[in-house]
Amino acid sequence: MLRLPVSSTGRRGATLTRYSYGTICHAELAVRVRGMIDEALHALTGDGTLPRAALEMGYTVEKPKDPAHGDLATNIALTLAKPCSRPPRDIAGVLAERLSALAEDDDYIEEIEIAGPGFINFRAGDNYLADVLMGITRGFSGDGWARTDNPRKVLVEFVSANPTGPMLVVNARAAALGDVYCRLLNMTGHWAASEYYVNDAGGQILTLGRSLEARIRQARGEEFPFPGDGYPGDYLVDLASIYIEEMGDLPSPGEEDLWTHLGDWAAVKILAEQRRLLGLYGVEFDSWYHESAVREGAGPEQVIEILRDRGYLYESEEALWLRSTAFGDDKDRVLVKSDGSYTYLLPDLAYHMDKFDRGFDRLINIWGPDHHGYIARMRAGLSALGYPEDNFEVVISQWVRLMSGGHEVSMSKRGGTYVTMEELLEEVGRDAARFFFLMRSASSPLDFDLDLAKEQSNENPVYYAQYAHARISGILSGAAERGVEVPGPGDMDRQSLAPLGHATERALIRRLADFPGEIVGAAQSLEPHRLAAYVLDVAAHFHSFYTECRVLGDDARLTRARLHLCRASARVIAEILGILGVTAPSQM
RNA sequence: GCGCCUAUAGCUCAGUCGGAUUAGAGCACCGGCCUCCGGAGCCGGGAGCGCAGGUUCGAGUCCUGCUAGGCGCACCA
Repeated sequence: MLRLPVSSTGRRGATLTRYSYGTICHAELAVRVRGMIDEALHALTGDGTLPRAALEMGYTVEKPKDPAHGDLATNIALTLAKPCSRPPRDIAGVLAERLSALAEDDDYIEEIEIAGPGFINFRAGDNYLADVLMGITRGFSGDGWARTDNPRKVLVEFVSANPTGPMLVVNARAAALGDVYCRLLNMTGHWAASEYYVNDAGGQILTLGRSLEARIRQARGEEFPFPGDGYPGDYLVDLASIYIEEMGDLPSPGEEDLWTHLGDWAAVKILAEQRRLLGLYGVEFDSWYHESAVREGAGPEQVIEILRDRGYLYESEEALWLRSTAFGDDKDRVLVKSDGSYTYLLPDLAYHMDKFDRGFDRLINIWGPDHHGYIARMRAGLSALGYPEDNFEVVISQWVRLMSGGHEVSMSKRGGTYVTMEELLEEVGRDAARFFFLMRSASSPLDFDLDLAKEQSNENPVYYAQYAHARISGILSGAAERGVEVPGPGDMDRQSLAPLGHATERALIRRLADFPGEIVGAAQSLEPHRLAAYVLDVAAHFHSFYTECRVLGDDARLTRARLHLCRASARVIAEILGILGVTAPSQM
């Protein structure tokens, strides 16, 4: 019963942050339309046509679900109906008239219409479609495709698996998520760093040491009982023989020292292995922060000092308590146990305070579902320390069940009762593993279909997306073989792209126009699964286009335009897959 | 018992800030499409918002209650 954690309390950040885009796209078009609407509103309230209250109403500008409703639509007339005491369509008529006048000067908006209960629809023309394509092929991912006007310094902490055993499938899910969060935030103008918190202190290290001692003694043929609360996995048997090989005999001093020594030694080995595996998975952390360093530093004492000054500490039954109930926690929490040692919470608070002290103003932690009960006390503790609670976010990465043949896979090849991350990677490979994890929202428990992930066929979503990219590569090299020049990013203009008029071509371009906006949407909501869905949809649009339209044909102008469309499509697919950490092969 | 999460098609899941007489994919099932650039592809076909109320111009989306499942409720980490 392998269950692995993934996600979510997410969905904060409903801020009014604005983004500027590196290229003309759907989101940029929406910014322009919003500007036109605001201008129209000011004019109409200025001359008394509409009451001043109209300026206060919120409204949306978004892409309609039905393409027949144009490229963008606004509900402004509907929201104004009540404050203006006029029917929505009536208001829409007044607005649309003014907007149409403004659109005369706009290069892109070609048509404005009133529809349904009072929506105002905007349709963009050929200039827009051509500029979208040119913008995509000319853009540089290094510059980012979008930039926030409110950059934050973000620390994303994830995986942070205990160094007491191999990483499991849940850790792979968290690793994929955190890695993508950082990339998304950095791509949209924030400054994000990844960090791994190494829990290399506390009782678990002693337990690890005791477990290793038993394995070492057993390896030497002694009758030695394995501790009841020890770590039973085979990996410690392996580590025992490595220990004997590297270190020779066990040291002889007091038992406490022995266990600490063995525990530390094993933790270092296990940590190195975790790091190696994460590297294979394509996840590199910017920093590794050790709990032992936190405990050795002044942080925990400072936390106590600050909390005492602020009046949130009290002693009871010889323990030191945090009055976390003052900040919405269910019950107060012990910080220092009656035996004088720290609970996990105290150094953890010190650690998070240190994150803020290092200059980060937004902390994102990815935790497993078994830790969700810990969120309230952590948040309460940080509030008690005086930090705004909104700057601390926890994404719960929900459980993963590995499925094969319609059944849950629970037995490891190595005989344990879990499946390790390493086994998963050996089984399905990095691309499939990452894509499958990122395909679903972090907050929903995942049934990971091993059979499907291994399948090298059209049924496998990751292959579907990659195939589109490889197919385009094939077309481009095919062009070269036939002596057809593939136009470069700057070689095309509105005129030369005019031949693109087929329904599948226009649908594909419009979907490509969503590109930078999709990145921003995923970054703001911390929902990479939107990008997985998007890249699959772009691939689908490309395949449709490909089936309907021959790229390398007799008409040289049309061929050039379509080759350009191919390039733009490949670019978008590669960019999105790149964000997800999945390769975009040129052949497969 | 208290708290949090989840409930959408036979299965696995999307559904953005509450929007448009038809709620979307994929898998599975059925039927079409290769003289031609990669058929790992394309086109077409059925069925669904757990239950009951409420809010409103408008609800899968928000509120209340109920039902079912998951997780959490340590002087563990």
